[in-house]
Amino acid sequence: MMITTKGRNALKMMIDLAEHAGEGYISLGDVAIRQKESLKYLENSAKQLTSANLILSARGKSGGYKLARKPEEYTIKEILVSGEGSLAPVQCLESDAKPCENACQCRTLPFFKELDEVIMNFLNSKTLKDLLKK
Amino acid sequence: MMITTKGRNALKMMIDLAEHAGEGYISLGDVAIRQKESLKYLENSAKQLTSANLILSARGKSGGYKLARKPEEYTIKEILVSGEGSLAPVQCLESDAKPCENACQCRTLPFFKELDEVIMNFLNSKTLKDLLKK
DNA sequence: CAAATTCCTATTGACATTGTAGGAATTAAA
DNA sequence: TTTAATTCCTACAATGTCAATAGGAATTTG
Repeated sequence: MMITTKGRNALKMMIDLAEHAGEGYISLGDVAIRQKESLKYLENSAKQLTSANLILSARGKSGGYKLARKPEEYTIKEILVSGEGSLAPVQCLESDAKPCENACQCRTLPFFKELDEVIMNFLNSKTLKDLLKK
Repeated sequence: MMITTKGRNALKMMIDLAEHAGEGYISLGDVAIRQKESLKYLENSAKQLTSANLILSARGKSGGYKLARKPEEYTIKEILVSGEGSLAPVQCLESDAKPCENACQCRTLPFFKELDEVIMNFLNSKTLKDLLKK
C-alpha cells in the first residue's frame, strides 16, 4: 500500500478546509469533529502541510488553519507527498534511497520508473477542486 | 511504497527463469547465485508463484522450477500480485478490506478507484517479455 | 489574566516486512 | 539401494514502519 492514513488525513484536511474557505481560520478541533479524526493525530498532518506552505496557520485563541491558495491550484500529488514524504512505488526510487550499484544492469528499474511516471502524471492531473462536492 | 521485496523477488525470479527457458528445470540455488539473493528467501517467492500456477516445480534431485508459459503470456500485474498479495494503493481497496460504511459519501474513494485503475491498466499492459534483455 | 489554540518532542503498541532456521518429503542419479 | 540434491513446510526472530497518544510549551485573542 502506497498511500497510508498520513496521506489520507492530509487530503481529508485539505478537503475540509476547502469546503469552509472564506470563514477565516478554522480550528483543528472543528476539522477533527467533522472528519471524525483525533485532534492529536490531525496535528501531525497540519504541521507538515504548514511547513510545506500548503496551508496558513494562526496561533493563539481563535487561531487555526486556512488554505493558502484556491482549491484548483493544488495538485493531489503535492498534497499526498506532503503527507507521506514520498509516493515512490518501490524503495529504490524513494527520494532518500541510496543509489543502487546494480542500477545500470537492473532489468526492472526502467519499468518501475515508467510506473512511477504513470502514477505521478495522474496525481498531477487532478486538483483539490476535483475532490470537492459537486 | 507499494511494491516490496516480495514482489521484486517474484519478478527477479521470473526474469531469471525466462532467461534460462529451454534448459529444463532450474534449481533455486542457481537462481539465488545469479540474482544474489538468499536461497531461503527465494523459496518463499517460489512457493507463491507455484501455487498460483505461474511456474512449474519438480521435486527431488535435479529438480527445480520453470515457466509454465511463454514470457509474453505473463502480465507484470499477475506476477506482482502473486508476490505481494495485493497492489491496492490504499487500504480500503485491498481485497480483504472490510467495507467502509462511509463509502457512499467519501470524497476520496472515487479518486482512489481511478488511481487504482490507472496503475492496473499499466501493469496489465506490460508482459514479462518486455523486461528481458533486448 | 484566562481560555483557546498552534506548536513541539517523545513514546507506545500494533502490525508488516525481511530474512533465517531446521527439518520433512521427494526424486534422480551413482 | 543408498546418497545427494532439491522442493516443501512451519515456525520464528529482528527490524522497521504506521498509527495513535501524551504532555506540555508558546502564542494570541478577548
